Amino acid sequence: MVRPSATARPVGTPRGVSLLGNDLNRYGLRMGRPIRTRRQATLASLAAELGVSRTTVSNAYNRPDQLSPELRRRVLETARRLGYPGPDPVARSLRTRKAGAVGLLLTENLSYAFRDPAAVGVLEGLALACEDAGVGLHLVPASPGREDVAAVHRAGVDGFVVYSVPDDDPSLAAVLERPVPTVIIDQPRVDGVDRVGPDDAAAVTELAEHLVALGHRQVGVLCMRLARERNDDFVSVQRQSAAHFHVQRIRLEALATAFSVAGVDWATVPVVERFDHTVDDGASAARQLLDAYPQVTAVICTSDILALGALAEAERRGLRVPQDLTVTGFDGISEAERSGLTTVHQPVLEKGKAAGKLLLSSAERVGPKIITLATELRIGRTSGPPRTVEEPWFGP
Amino acid sequence: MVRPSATARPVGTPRGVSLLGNDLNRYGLRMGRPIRTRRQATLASLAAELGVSRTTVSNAYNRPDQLSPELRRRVLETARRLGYPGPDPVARSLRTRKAGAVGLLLTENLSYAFRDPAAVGVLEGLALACEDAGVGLHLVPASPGREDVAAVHRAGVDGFVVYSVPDDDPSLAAVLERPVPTVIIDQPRVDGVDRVGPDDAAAVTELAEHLVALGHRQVGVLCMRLARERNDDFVSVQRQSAAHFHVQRIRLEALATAFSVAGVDWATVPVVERFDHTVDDGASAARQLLDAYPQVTAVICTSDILALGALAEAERRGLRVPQDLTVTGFDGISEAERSGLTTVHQPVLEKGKAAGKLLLSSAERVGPKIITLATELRIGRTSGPPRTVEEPWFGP
DNA sequence: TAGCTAATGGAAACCGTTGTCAGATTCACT
DNA sequence: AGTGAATCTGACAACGGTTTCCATTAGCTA
Repeated sequence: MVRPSATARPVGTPRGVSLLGNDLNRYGLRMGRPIRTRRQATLASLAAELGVSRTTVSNAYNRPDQLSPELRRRVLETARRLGYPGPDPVARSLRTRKAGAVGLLLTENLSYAFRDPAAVGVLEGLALACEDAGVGLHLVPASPGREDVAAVHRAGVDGFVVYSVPDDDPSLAAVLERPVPTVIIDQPRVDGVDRVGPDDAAAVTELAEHLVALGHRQVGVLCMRLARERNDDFVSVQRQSAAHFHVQRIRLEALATAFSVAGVDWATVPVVERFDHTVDDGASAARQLLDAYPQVTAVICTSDILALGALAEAERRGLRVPQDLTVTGFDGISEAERSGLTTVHQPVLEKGKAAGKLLLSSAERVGPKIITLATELRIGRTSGPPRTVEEPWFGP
Repeated sequence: MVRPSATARPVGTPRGVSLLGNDLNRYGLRMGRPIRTRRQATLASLAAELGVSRTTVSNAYNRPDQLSPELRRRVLETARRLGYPGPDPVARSLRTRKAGAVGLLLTENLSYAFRDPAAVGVLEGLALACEDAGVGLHLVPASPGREDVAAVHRAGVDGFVVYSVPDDDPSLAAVLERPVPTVIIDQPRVDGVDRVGPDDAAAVTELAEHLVALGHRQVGVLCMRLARERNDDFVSVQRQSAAHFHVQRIRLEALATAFSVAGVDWATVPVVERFDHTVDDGASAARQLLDAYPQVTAVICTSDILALGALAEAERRGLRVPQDLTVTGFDGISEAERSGLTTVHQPVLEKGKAAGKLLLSSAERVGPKIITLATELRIGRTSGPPRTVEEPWFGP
């Protein structure tokens, strides 16, 4: 059991009324009020109690070399006696123009942010960077639904990290208006704003080439949501290229290009979108895809979570992976690793760390900076040559 | 690509110099400075530019009903033109005495906080509660190593949630000194401070009785760290009862009581402690335990993470679970569920949510409040009767 | 003993808001 | 012309600190 220092919190009651300075006056006045609100002790009241100036009290906390050890000891001891908790952080922030915190904007529904291991990894990396620098990490509340931008305005932070939001997000716009540095992770791309992320196009291209090389021509795609409005259905080519989630758009475009090169007409490739990002949604998307396009030999997913769902659906259908169906993911989360998923691994922890460091060092930089992280194609046990049902090699 | 509203951020340059008020004067003075630091526009400079009072500008943002729509439009438009980002959040907080954020203190090494699904669940629940209330969640940097309490003092928050820290944690003491409400999740227990957590003793007792009923008398325990100093080794009874992590202590004590009742001398029961909290640590602890005490028929773990490690070690040794070895956990994380672990499930999401709600409603309450969450013993496939090596039922 | 320096503490400006309140102005309606 | 509402102003006082000079004092030297 711990000393309940919180319960018996003495309140500053000034006594010694010697040498009434301006401050003391103010404080005295305050005491004339109805007492219902017991005022906390302040630096001024502490100074008055001690008969010293506010400067001295402030120095006792922030610049111990500016006053004699003896006086400092007295100040701190009196503070303890009066229950003065030290300088008010908000007032301090106002004066110093430093909040000692970094804001994090993730419009993604919070639940999914905490449930996708990739997102948690980014969060962890960012938190580590902040911890290193001794600054706080301030999660800004901003669900996808609410148009309420006030939370962004209300956040007392020295900078923002924005993680994976659509390019038309109102909260993002609010962040960019704030006169503080900003770093965007993954998406969107905004001119003149720092960014950390992988080279999605290159990574996806490599993956596509792997599948092409295996012989896949009848492919289907499961992707995360492409806009702020829900669409749990097939996606037209037009919607693909108009996607507000830059990462998804780039990945789809890279797939389109790579398969076009291999002679596939992208317009014929089914793409299924899911608004929510869970394994179950991945499964239902796979079901929708395979119901309509049973000839598909490879399901390409733009995230591991979706891919895990696709694997589950394949199992449900009795499809052997990879003999009957190839499934690929993106992210390289540990669950994927365990199930041997073929995927593109990206260093999520590093991503968060890099973003934090970039933001915290942005004072001493001039131009915008883009950090591109390395990705790695990890070929697992879920990709193989397509089952041979179609026209044989030697033609009709 | 998004409009780069952040790049071309005009600076407030007051022009109209009509009716020099005090504010305008101050602002004018300020302009006389060397220009190296381009000043941001402020509410005052905006008012000057518009030729209206600060009150009016403030009202434009905070009380639209106090001024005509036309004037409000003009104010906001001029603000946009001048690049005024709206009232400074820190100044506003100082004035209103509301920070719009909740602090979260988890001294646990951040990496483990993000890697234990139970902790992530709590975090998610807390974040959800905050999001509902529209307040931010401020993660306070405080690694177990650093004695640096400044971060707690620097956090501009309206209250703190403390998650699972040792009772002698200096950051905790700093939190309790702050004049804001506090809610503690799980541990420690502090008189007069709100708390949210399960009834660990009851839950563990139920689990122990399950094992006793199965016939286990030769048991071993794997527990998380008991104090701030590292001890990756067996734990004396004395260290057990002196543990600074209240939850661990309670669980061990409940086990001790339950098994004593069943005729087991607790002093002979091996308990292995691990400072870090990973599956690998669980495995190494199990190895250490089983190497020294091969006669053990059940390994009781104070967390699912450790239990998963124990399962891995059992497999490595070729022990069949539960025929050769019973393993139990605590928490009820989804990984555990998937592997059929016998464990005590606790609603981690609810725990975080409850803590958030409790904190955010603490203004309208008087006394301290304790919320006890229900737990549920979930008997899985990892517990069964002990292998029969010892003396048979009918005696010698 | 005068003079210089370093140590110590204080006065006042400043950070950018919000809130209050009495009063001015305008305008529509009696 | 009088009334009342609606709208806006202006002055000030907070909010609780930090920081830049400046003044005083003490210690020491010449």
